[in-house]
Amino acid sequence: MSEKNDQVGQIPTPENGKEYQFPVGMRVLAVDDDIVCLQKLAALLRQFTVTTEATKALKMLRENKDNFDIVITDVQMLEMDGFRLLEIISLEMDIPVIMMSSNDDIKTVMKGIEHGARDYLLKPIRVEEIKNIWQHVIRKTLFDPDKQSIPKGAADQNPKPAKRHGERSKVKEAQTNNLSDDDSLAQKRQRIAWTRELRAKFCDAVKTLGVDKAVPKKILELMNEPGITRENVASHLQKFRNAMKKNDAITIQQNDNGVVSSSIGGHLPNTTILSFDNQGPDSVHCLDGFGVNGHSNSEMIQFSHHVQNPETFSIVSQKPLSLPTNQQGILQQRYPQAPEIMNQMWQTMNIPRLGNSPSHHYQMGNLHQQSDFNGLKYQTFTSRLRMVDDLMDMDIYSHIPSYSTSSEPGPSGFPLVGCTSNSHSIGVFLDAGSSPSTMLRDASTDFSAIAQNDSVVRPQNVFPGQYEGSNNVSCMGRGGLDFRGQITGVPLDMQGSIMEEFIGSSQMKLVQQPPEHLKSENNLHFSCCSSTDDDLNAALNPV
DNA sequence: CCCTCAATAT
DNA sequence: GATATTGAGG
Repeated sequence: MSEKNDQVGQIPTPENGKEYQFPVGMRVLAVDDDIVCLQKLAALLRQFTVTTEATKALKMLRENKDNFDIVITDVQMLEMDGFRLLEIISLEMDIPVIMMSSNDDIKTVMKGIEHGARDYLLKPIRVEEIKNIWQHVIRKTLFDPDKQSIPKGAADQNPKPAKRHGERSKVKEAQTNNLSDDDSLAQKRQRIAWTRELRAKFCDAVKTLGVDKAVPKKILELMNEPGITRENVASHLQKFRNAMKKNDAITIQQNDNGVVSSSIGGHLPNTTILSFDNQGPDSVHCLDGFGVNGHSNSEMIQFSHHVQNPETFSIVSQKPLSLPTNQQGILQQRYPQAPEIMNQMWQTMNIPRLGNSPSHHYQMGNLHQQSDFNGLKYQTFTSRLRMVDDLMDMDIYSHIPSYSTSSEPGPSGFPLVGCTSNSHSIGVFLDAGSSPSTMLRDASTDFSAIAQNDSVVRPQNVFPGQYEGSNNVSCMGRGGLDFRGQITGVPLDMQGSIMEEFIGSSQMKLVQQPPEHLKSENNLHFSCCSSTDDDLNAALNPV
């Protein structure tokens, strides 16, 4: 991008617009939460600083107000709108502020001018709009050498009411209708933005109060955030509850072959873990009863799919769905220690629980397309962690000891835990969004053991989990706990030995790299595993 | 006064 | 379209 303008330009460039260059040496701070606008604007400037957040802008200004000659800010921004920014700037420092907006509503423009904007530029900003703003800087140094107090008369000839806030901007002109909207800055409540920090505070407050005891006023107290009203909290709480309700009302649907279609709602007293496979009687595994007493209320779902279409399901149900009792037996045999391990994991991670709600459901959902690679059937799912994101992106992850390695966390701040899995656990990957991802544990030895148990010889050059007569499903997902401490989307079907890896240390560590034969021979790309189809496809498909 | 829910506004 | 704000009703 930046080419052809590293010239020296003097202040004015009075020629034919073509050669225009923004005055060198004029330091502009541009604020716009629309990154595109910001880029466009920046293209017209020379020495500039940009930010999408008014608060950041403010911070920069406060840290060194001499770093900038002029501020250009958008009017409409989320966390703090341009007027507010303008107000604060004119209150605290003496830097000309120019507003820009695509809104040419006269009242809005007036509002800007009234509160001290030196100019009001209409988007889209072009050279024509921007080329002369230097005048404001010059004017300031001419008339306003150090202090302030532009002679009142000056205000006439030029839009420049640069108002010290002390006088409350009672300059009224267009006061034909001095409704609620004049004094706007003082009166109209600022639309607050629920930043990540605020959400975290909110969430903490709800936690400590207990999810059912949390009411706006108390939350507000606990949050101890000046500038936030009870109404704000109430609103947020409303959203919070809606999200929760939505989360608890789970739909089971399958859009093909009319297999399952039901819809169930409500909280559940205990836990169900389900994994799926598409072949054989051994295909469904449920772990249930992680609640206090093991399994008072079994919830099981048989999920058999022979479809090639995306489907959505969840494993939360009120009533047992079909699962032959003999398979329950198998389940118990296979994972006898699972509930205990889960509990240990819970404790190790030191998850604060909300109220007295027991740990209940474990869920995953959104099965995606079933795919096939070299005979290895795999399927991705989007775990219900997405629902956590829906819940105001609440930072449930912060309660989990960082078990990321050195790499960056995933988009939610939580390292992605990927799990290739089948009815026998194969491996657990820790992916932090970088490549190569690390394999927590190579479970191929587990596989061997299992294969022996199953009297299956695993040929060479096959994937773990793939062996004659049983191409197993692989899936990847993210795991974590939601804000209530419920486990969501943890890699399914993990065998005890692997779970122990989780709980063995609060800090998950790289155990070893993927075995070479997996890396090379099969063109497996371990570089990417997340919960999306694309990522999994990237991981499993040869280039 | 405070909480919720639903309508309305942004 | 999401979500923040406003307002009515309990």
